[in-house]
Amino acid sequence: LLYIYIYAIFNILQRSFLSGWYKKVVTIADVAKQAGVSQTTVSHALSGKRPVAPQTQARIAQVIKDLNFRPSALARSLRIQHTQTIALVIPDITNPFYPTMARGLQDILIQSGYYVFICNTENDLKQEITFLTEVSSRHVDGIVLASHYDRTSALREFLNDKIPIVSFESSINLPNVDVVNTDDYQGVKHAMEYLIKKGHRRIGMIGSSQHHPTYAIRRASYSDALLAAGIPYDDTIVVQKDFTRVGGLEATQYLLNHVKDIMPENRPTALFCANDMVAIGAMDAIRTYGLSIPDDIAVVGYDDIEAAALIYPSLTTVLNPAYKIGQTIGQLLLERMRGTYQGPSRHITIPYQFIQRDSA
Amino acid sequence: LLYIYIYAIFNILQRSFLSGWYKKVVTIADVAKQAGVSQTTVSHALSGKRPVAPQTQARIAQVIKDLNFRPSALARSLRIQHTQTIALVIPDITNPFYPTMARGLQDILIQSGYYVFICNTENDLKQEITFLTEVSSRHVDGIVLASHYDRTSALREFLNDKIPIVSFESSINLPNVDVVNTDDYQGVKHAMEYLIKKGHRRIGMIGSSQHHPTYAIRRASYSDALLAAGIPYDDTIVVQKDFTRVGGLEATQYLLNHVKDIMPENRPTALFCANDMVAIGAMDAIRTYGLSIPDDIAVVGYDDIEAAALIYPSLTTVLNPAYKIGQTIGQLLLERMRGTYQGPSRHITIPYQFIQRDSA
DNA sequence: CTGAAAGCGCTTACAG
DNA sequence: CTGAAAGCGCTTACAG
Repeated sequence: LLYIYIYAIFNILQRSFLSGWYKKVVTIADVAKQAGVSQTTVSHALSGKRPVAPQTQARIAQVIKDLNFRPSALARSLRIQHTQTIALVIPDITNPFYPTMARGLQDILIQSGYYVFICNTENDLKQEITFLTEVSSRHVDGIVLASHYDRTSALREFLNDKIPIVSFESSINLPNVDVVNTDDYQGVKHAMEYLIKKGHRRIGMIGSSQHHPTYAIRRASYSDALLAAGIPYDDTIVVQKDFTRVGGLEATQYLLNHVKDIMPENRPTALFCANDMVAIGAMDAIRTYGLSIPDDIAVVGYDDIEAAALIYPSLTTVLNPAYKIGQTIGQLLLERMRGTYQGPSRHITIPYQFIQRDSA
Repeated sequence: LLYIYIYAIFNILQRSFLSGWYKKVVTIADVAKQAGVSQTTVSHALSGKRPVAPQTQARIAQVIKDLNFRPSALARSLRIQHTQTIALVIPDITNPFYPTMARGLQDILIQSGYYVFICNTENDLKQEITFLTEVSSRHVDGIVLASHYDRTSALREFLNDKIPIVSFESSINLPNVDVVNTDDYQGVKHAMEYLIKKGHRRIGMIGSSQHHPTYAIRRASYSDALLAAGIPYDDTIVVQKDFTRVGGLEATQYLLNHVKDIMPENRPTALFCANDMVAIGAMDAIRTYGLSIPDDIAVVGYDDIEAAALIYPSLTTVLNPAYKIGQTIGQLLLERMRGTYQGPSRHITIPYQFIQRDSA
């Protein structure tokens, strides 16, 4: 009786074993045998690279359907040494900029028959490296890399493999990698000149990082714009916390408090914020003090996230055209993959767009 | 002289040819030869699956570095028949829900050494099918599919390949695919009961689609909640346009105008909106009429997009916990990939979360 | 119009 | 502790 149980269990195990992982996958050899032709012919029937007799063709088609044969792209790629596949590695899929850029990239690459697979590194250097090596060992035909890190040295290794890379927003300087950059410096300059032309002389900055490359540039442009207008730089009105809404809130509260204690008449009449989330936090803080936007304090942000148009008052900001950037990257990559372009590294910078709304 | 030019050009071509695509890739055989051992040993040195003499180990390591050898995951996968890779196919990477879900999925899968590659179908059935077959022909170990289409029939084919699939928000009913669903019906019910408890009797609905599956459910729940409270359904105050901000604006304007002409006293005191973007548009429209939110008209949305907390007044809404959903999916997939679970299809529904803010 | 066979770059039973 | 060889599932010169 016990044996019956054991036998039953064995049966179940065997069944799930057979119908499960180890079910024999049907190969081109199987359909060849079944159709009574050679693998060669099946392969050509599939690819159309060589004429195949109509009846043979039909027979093969039938067998393929009967057996539910699905060719292995893996095996094919190993043989032909390319995959029609490109990897997009991004630091934060949750930041709306990257999805939009991804669409731009994909929309141009898909026309040429490339699949783009998106790899999200969560801003983690280790994950980035893992993805990079994983993906290149899987023989993607191209990589686009958007990274917060300086990947020059890591990338140097990949260059040996001659897989085309284009990099976004980086300081990479390697012979075979194209890089497309955003024009943050000019974008900030534009915003600052706008403020200055409106008569503002006391312009604070919220979120002025020295460390994060992007924000360092924005900050530099901020100071330069002040300088160019003959306005002295005053570090009592530039303060930085996290690049988030509450970071913006806290930084602005700190600024306003500080200035109130020292010399209330010196309150800034405008705030340039390192990004939109920070700007939204700054607006929260300003309201806290019963001040009005833009009359008491004007606010400008950076990035033009979706919420920028939705909040009240709507936020004056500067936009990096993510979709356009994606398209440009795709174009560059395509030229390198096709060998259409084989020259030295190209550096392209995409123009920003100033978006005037109600907050300044 | 001409010949010299030609020769030069030939040289350049040859150089870029050699150093370019067709540069010989270094294989395990190359390092074996160079190190004076067999491929077998190199392979084991790499994998650690068999003891290797320390000196041999060291020699191999050196050669690997010298030759800059990078093993081909492609070849490896072909041999071992799995890839440690899973594909997440989503309809719209630009909709913040999916990136968040992707993170949840990735965070749990990465611990088990799986890479997740994200495929964005742009809501296009053809692209979805292409990705699905491409990815399965590349032997991913698992697929998670979030689709707006009914993929039952297409999926039936994949089942033969026994690759584990878990599907999100679908009506798929196939023996081996798990599906996790959102609880929109209960979520809407909760929101409606909240409104009713607050004393609202005239509750309109903006964005009440019969066609889109998601919105049909939300609408059904809306009517049922009315019914349950003994409030008659009045189709003069349910109107639908696009599921966008301007759609919400237009629909609400239409409703308000219409009601004003016919019987002004019958203006709704609350609006349930099919999603947050529609709700934001509705709020625009309400302001247009000089009405206040929530005092004249309360507004509730659905989804809890980022902007919901940022706008003024902040939006009362219902959240689908995208991150949690991603994690749950990852868990189910993992169990199936490991064979830990081999039973019939599991159907899990993730609880919503009601988020009370200022608009209602 | 069709086939036999080599090879893409690995892993792994088998043998020592 | 180490090797020779088969095989994963394709494609493609070569030959007819």
